[in-house]
Amino acid sequence: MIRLFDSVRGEISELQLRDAGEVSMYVCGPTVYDLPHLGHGRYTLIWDVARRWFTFRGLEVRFVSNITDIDDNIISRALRDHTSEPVVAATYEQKWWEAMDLIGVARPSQVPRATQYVVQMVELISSFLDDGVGYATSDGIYFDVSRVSDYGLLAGQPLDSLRAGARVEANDEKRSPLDFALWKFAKPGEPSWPAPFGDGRPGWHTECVVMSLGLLGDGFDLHVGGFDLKFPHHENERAQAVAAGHTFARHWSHSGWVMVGSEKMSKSLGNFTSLTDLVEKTDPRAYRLLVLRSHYRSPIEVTPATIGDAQRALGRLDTLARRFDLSALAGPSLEVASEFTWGEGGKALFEKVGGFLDNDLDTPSAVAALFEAVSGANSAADQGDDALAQELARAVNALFGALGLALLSTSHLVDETSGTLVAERDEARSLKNWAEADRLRGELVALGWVVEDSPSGTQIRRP
RNA sequence: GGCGGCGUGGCCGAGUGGUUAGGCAGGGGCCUGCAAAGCCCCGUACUUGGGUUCGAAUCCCAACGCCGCCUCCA
Repeated sequence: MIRLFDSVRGEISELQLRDAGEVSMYVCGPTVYDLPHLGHGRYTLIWDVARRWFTFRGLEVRFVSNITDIDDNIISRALRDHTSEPVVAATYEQKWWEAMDLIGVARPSQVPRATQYVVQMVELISSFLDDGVGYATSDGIYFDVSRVSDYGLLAGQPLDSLRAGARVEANDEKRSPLDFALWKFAKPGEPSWPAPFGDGRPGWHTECVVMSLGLLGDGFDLHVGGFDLKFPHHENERAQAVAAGHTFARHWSHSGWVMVGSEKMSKSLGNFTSLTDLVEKTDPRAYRLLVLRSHYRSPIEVTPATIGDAQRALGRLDTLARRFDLSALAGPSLEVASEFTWGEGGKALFEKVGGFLDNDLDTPSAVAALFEAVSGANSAADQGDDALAQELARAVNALFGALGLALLSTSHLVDETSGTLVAERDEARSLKNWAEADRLRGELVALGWVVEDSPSGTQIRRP
């Protein structure tokens, strides 16, 4: 049984699946007009972890995440860069996938692009116009939120209280400030699609509802995204689904943001660090570990200090991988628990960690338990209990793999010069010529190696 | 103004009323020729003020500070 915080109920509740053994989830993807930043990195990592865990648990996961390849931001970016919208979208979509690959986020099962669903969007909007739920203004077609009785469900407050606080918008043709654009009429030079109610382009909220329902169907299991999408984006998606007579997501969940100092990282504040920049400077796995060590609904701060902390903690895991010669798990492919042979100690760890993860994706507790098991494995090995040590180490490796974190035991390629120095040092040590041994160690360190003695002699690796 | 969240040891970060979270950094020890790695031990934290309770970081009330959503936003 998997439990997850539900944003509508406001409490942790059991994930009631539409079809037994199968999870259908939709993650609002990026609008591709700029490089992905740490905030994008965080939500993609979190939902990647959730997906991997569900899969590891033996569930069949249909994971749909869209690409918004037409919207106002893309249009202004194309203008700024003196190029076309399709070029902007293609360029930054590629950057997106490059970043996802670097941080080890598995590709979605399906990736719908908004421009491929315009026909269905036009149909939906037409039906809204027929029903009077949609209405035209001089610049587009809008959705009348008052027509959905429980509008405000995601916001957690009723329509009138939202309206009271709503800021005034420029467009006074709207019946309510909360009404949102289903369709924007094309201005000269803007990309547009034909529609009986006037050529133009779809609104963001309409894109997502059409793609999620179109691919996953009525009453799909789980709709997720960052907290800031809860309202109005998700509210408006749902409003359209309900108005069109569909059952929408059974469960909603939202992830916390990345903080910069005491502010939320966001495009509009301009205080973002690109994901590409981060992973160029540090091991991308450190970011995943940092994300795993805090709860997905809490804000996190990504600073040189916190990322360095994670980097060193990661070092401890890689040391385990070296000591036990573990081969890296986790990659583009997803792991399944039933394919492992756990052993008694490993099985106990799996159950403990699984208990945490099944309970609202409690990765901090899971990671803590895994680090305890790292000590357990090392300790067992120090005391000569190799069987237990191996079992624990393998289980740790498998479970981190299940969370998408690959432990690396890579013995870096040793060049001839360094190899000779190692051999000479071992020779010197066997002759108890400590001065010479230390001198040779110094040379290796100068070449950038970390030098460690082991029962089988000098071991070198890159830091 | 409405709604929601947060305030934990040097730092990060979990904590479901009572027993060690975990990591990083630091100190001591074991091991080691010396190191490194590993193992063991250590700091004894919970914004403030009340209250409930045999007992509260954990529940209630208040205060202070901080953040988010209500507008494009992951």
